[in-house]
Amino acid sequence: MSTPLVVLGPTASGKSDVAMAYARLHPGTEIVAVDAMQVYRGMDIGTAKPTAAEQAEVPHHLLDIADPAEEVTLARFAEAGQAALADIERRGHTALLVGGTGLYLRALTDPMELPGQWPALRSELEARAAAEGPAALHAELAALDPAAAARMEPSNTRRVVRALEVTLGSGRPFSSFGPGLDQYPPVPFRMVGLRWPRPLLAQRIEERVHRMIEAGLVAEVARLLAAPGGLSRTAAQALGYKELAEHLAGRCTLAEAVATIVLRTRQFAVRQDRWFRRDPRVAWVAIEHDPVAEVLPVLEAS
RNA sequence: GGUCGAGUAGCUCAGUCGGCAGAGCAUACGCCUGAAAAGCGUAGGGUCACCGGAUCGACGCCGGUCUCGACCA
Repeated sequence: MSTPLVVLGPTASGKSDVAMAYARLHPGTEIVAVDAMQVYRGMDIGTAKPTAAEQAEVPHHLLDIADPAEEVTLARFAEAGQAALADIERRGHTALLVGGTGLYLRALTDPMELPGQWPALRSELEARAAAEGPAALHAELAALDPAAAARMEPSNTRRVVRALEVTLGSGRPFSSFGPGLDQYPPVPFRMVGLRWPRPLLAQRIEERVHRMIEAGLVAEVARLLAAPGGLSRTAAQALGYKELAEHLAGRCTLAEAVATIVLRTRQFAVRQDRWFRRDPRVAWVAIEHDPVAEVLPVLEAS
């Protein structure tokens, strides 16, 4: 057993390849996929999920833990993730987290106290937000929990509704459940981040999207949509799936859908990068050509 | 060759009667503890195709030039 490792970076940065290469060199390594979309069974091509062969060679966790008709949330993911980490530690093995979903990764490296849900209260608040506007709810939150109100934009309906839901539902201020995401205490993880020049990463993304289409992504999406239950609210947000569903419904051409996937995936990669780069605990590797060759030495310098 | 239309931000386009140049998207930057591949905010960006004219003042009016498109020959 040794210090758990984290390889993080934007989509298409090569972090999965790095993880596989490391695991091959270090028996006893188990990979934990920290990815909000690879959790769904059958969403394989579009999420660039590790192949069956890769999964047979190195143990993987948190893949295929849910049906695409189910909603996976932060709490459910965090619970499964903490269990996986505990298992790996019990076996005396080394966990290697491969992270693309910033908030989910955070819930594993910096365990959070998650407040709970009050669905009835929430739908009431959502109705009020629609009727009165989110600013009114934000003002109410500011009166009850000024710290939480200061952390979010008044126009961000989802976050304001959630904070009020928790504050009213639990009887405790939303902000009392944690210090906020801008606190980065020391944690027992070694984190290495992959950083690409944006134009290069954009090119990799475009190439990968086209490869996914050639590999049969359209058929994969059609199959998932036809299954009983289809795609849940959360699964339906997956890049590639969302746009191809539009195409399959006849609302745009395949070429338009592909162009949108490329654009949104690029924007997503930037958002991931902006999220991760705030974390001062991450050791960054500026990639030039070959992620595996350039990141492995950094990962091994422990 | 002729007629008509178009030319304004990286892209698609608004711009009223001549009075400080606009939107959406893109881009950059930032926020967000149960939707996070989601949600939200801020900012930068202009030779108004070009040349000349009338006017206190032109993206707008007048004359000419160029480019693109449609139609006619």
